[in-house]
Amino acid sequence: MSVDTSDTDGRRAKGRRTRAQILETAADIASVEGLEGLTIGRLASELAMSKSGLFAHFGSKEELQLATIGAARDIFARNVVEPAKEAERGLPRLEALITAKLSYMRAEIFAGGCFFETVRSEFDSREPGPVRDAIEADLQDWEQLMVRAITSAKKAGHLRADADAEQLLFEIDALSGTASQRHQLNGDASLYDRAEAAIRARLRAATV
Amino acid sequence: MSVDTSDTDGRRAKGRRTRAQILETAADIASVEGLEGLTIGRLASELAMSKSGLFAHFGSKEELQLATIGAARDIFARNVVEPAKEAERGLPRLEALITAKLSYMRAEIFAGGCFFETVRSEFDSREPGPVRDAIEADLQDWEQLMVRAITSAKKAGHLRADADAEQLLFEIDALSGTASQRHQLNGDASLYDRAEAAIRARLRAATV
DNA sequence: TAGAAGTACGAACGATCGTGCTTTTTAGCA
DNA sequence: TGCTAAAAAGCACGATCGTTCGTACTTCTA
Repeated sequence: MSVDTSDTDGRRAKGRRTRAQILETAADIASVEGLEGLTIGRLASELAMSKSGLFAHFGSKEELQLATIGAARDIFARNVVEPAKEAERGLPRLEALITAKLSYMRAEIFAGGCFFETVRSEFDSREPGPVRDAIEADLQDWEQLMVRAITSAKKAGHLRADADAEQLLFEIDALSGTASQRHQLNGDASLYDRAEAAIRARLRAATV
Repeated sequence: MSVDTSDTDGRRAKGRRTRAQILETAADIASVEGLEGLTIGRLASELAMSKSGLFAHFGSKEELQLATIGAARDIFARNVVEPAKEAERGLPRLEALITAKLSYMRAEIFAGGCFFETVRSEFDSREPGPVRDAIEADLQDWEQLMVRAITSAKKAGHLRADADAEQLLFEIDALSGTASQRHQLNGDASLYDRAEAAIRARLRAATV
């Protein structure tokens, strides 16, 4: 569960710093080009260091990809999940999660929109393996978080008892995810307003 | 507009046949791996012919990509647009377009789900050029078709006069497109039911 | 302060990419 | 049944990919 890079075995301050710096840039590139388009040569020249020197930090491309996913996960948690935790349980927290994610997308914390939107569509039809598993695990964590928020809102009487949590989640993520994707394609930021309006109307219809 | 391959200059029957055969396989591969993942070597070995022999049909990778898009467009038109044209103008035709697209996705006419869903997410953050332009043009043709159907349904009194056509289109495409994408990721075909239910509810809310 | 371990570099590898150039095979018409 | 042009193959190229190896430089510790 906790992805923490606890292997503090052989690592010095300098190494940890450059490693973190590499992953920050890697997440940005991968949010645009995907985790396969994230090339070691490109990443190295972006950071003005040698391919081999960068490579030594990870030992394989797959390890770099996994570490990048972990770094992106941390950024997502810091910008979306944690701020929303301050809202009260039930509908307020659900709405906080939704607006936090939308403003995180609007702010383009990652260069290519939402990191996980990019890698999700990249791996939807690709070969299985540890990288795909890691992506799916993170996506499922988000879905679980959202389903719990919806269920909590139902129990609190904020949402209708017969509301289908999975269905609601699907619609919310479809609308916000598509807005982010299309915004990358044509630069039209008003799509976030469309997504927000649709989600708001959908939530109103599910309110008691 | 019409993509027809009218350059019948120097071309023999055999050449046209293999070319069509190449493009059929190419569209299938690209629907899974994307238009960059569509590699000439991979395509050649899939068809049991030489790289250079295949390459000669197009002269460049870009030309192959553009031809593949054209072939995919034809398949989409044959399976979605044309069947829906038999429905009456207004709401029936709009609903016919929606169900035709959903069943085209469900049937997995392309190996990787909807070809245009795949290439859209591939080129959302990628470099501009003729290939990206061709994709955008086809996507806009679809959107125009849908907006016209919605507007027609409004004029016929089937949908509320104050319904926002662009907003409605965004929501419909977001829901169906996401269903197709996620189905590729986890194999869950029930997502199409979720999309259909959401779209149906949304249309009901916009009905007079 | 000497030595060990972490950090970074340059060069080179096999593989694969798109793309030319040349040659051989094949199809269709006289 | 030949002749010709199209179709397909063969071969080789430069570039880039991930990866390995040997080697310097730096940082911390005994």
